[in-house]
Order: sequence, then C-alpha cells, then structure tokens
Amino acid sequence: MKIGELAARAGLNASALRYYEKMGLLAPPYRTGGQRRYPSDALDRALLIRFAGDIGFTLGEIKLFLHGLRGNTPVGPRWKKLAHHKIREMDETIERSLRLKSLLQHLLHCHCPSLQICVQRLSLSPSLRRIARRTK
Amino acid sequence: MKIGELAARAGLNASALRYYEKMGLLAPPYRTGGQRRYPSDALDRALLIRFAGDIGFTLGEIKLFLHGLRGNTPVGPRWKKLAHHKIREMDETIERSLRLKSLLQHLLHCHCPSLQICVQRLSLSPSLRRIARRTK
DNA sequence: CTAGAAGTTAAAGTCAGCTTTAAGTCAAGC
DNA sequence: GCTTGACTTAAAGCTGACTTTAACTTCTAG
Repeated sequence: MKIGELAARAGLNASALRYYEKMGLLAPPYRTGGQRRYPSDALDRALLIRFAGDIGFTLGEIKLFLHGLRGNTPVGPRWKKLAHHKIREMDETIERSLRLKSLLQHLLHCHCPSLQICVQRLSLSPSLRRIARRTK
Repeated sequence: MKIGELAARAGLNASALRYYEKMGLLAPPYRTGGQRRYPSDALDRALLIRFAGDIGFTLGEIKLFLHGLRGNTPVGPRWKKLAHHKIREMDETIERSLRLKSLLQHLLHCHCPSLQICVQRLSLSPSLRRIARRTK
C-alpha cells in the first residue's frame, strides 16, 4: 500500500502519516525506490492512532501506550491507567464547563447595572476565582 | 499606577498587558518619561479582560464586546449574543466529553481480545465515528 | 550620585499537531 | 518515451495567547 492509499483509508493526510513516523508513532515501512510501501496491518495502526487522537489523547500519550502494545497484546495496565487518567480529565472538563455555563447564565440574567460591576462582584468570591483560574 | 503594579493587582504579567494594548483591548495610557501610568479604572478593565479570558472567550471576542461597552454601559445585546454562543459551546463540550467518557469506560470494561480489534469494531459504527471526528 | 530594580521596544520563541512550500524524484498509463 | 500524478525531503508556516530575549532607558532608594 502506498502512503496515499493508506492515508485515504485511515482518513488522514499523507503528511500526517509522515509526521507520525517522524514522531515515532508509526514504524518506518519498507521502501521501493524511496517510496513507502505499507503492509496491510499498518492500516490498523493508523486507525488506532487516529482514533486515540480523536478521543483526546496527545501524540505523546499515544506513543507511550503504543509502546505498551506489542502486536495484538490485549488491553494492558498501562493503557488502563491512561484511560483512567483521561476519564478524570473528562470529568474535570465537564465540571468546569457546567460551572462556567451557569456563570454565563447568571451574567445574562443578573441585575447588575454593568458588566464591570457584575464581574467585580463575582471576582470577589474566592471560589469563583478558583474556578475561573483553572479554566486556562 | 505603573504597569508592574497593575499587573500584580490584576493577576497578569506586564507583558500580557502590553500585549492587550497592542491587540486593542486596553487603551494606551498616559506616559511619564516613556513609561505607562494607568488610571485606577484600568484595573477594572484588566480584571474584566482576564475574567473573560478565563471563562473561555478569545481575545477577539473580548475585543468585540468591549467595543460594545462604553464606560459603564449596562449589559447589551452584543454581549448577550456572545454569551449565548459560549453557552452553546459549553453544551457541546459537555456532551462530547460525556460521550468520550463513556467510550473510554467501554474500552476499559469490554471483552475485546485486543485494543486494535476493539477500536476496529468501534470504528465501524458511523455514529461513533461522527462523535470522534467532532472531537478535533 | 549611583546601583539596581523596573520600565521600554521589536522581534523571535513557545506549545501541538499538523500543513504548506519548494525543489526535486519516481511510477504508471498511453 | 513521455506526461502527469503521486511521491520524497527539509524547513517554514499556521493558530492563539502570550513569554522571552536583547539591548536599552528611566526611576528610586540610600
């Protein structure tokens, strides 16, 4: 399989595949006249990488846990740890988003005479300040 | 007030204040011997900018709605539109995070013989693929 | 008066995850 | 054999929100 075909089948750009290879996520394949020729299981790899990226893993994390996998090794402890970590991250994101949403709703419906005054009042609350700060 | 004091009081770096000024979010203050001297209400402005940034507005959005405010103008329609937009964004974030969380939990507890096979199965589901894709 | 803390600028650097560009090489169909 | 489309590389560019750097000036305390 040439890189273009692999890219099309994995839903990625060829440049992304080359980038993954450079970053150590994708094994360097055989070459024919300088061009990459991938074995069919490279598609699984590429799909796995895309999938993991899609669900919010960084390339560093993906690399980390791909190294934990060898061939068709079943789901292992390294992966589970990462998954738990990501689940916690999701929880934090959800909680933060909920709080900020209600904050925005307050701002929409409150009776402060101006945004600046409203924000000043909100800023005085240490708990709110903490929420805001973590949002970064 | 010198820039360092304003920065300290607003919880920002001086470089960020200069950046905001360059980006048109903060009015250029008077200068004494080339150095910026801020009036005390600049603190409100800076806090407002920080607060808005903290709750997820981009600088572009902040600039947009700061231009809608003049002095202590009450909360206006421009701001409300932006707030509604942001609330929708929060809702999307929350929904996506919830789905990805349950996806991760499935991956943790499913009985697929390997991650690759599990992901292959998941990837076959168009609805899941859509979820994943929107995550970018 | 002088040391040194704090201010000034423009321009470059940072982070991630790629894409784009430039300049060239290779392969496949006619 | 020739065209054209797909491939190759290294390096630069992109986004956003700043920070850092370098070289310099100004303010302030003692």
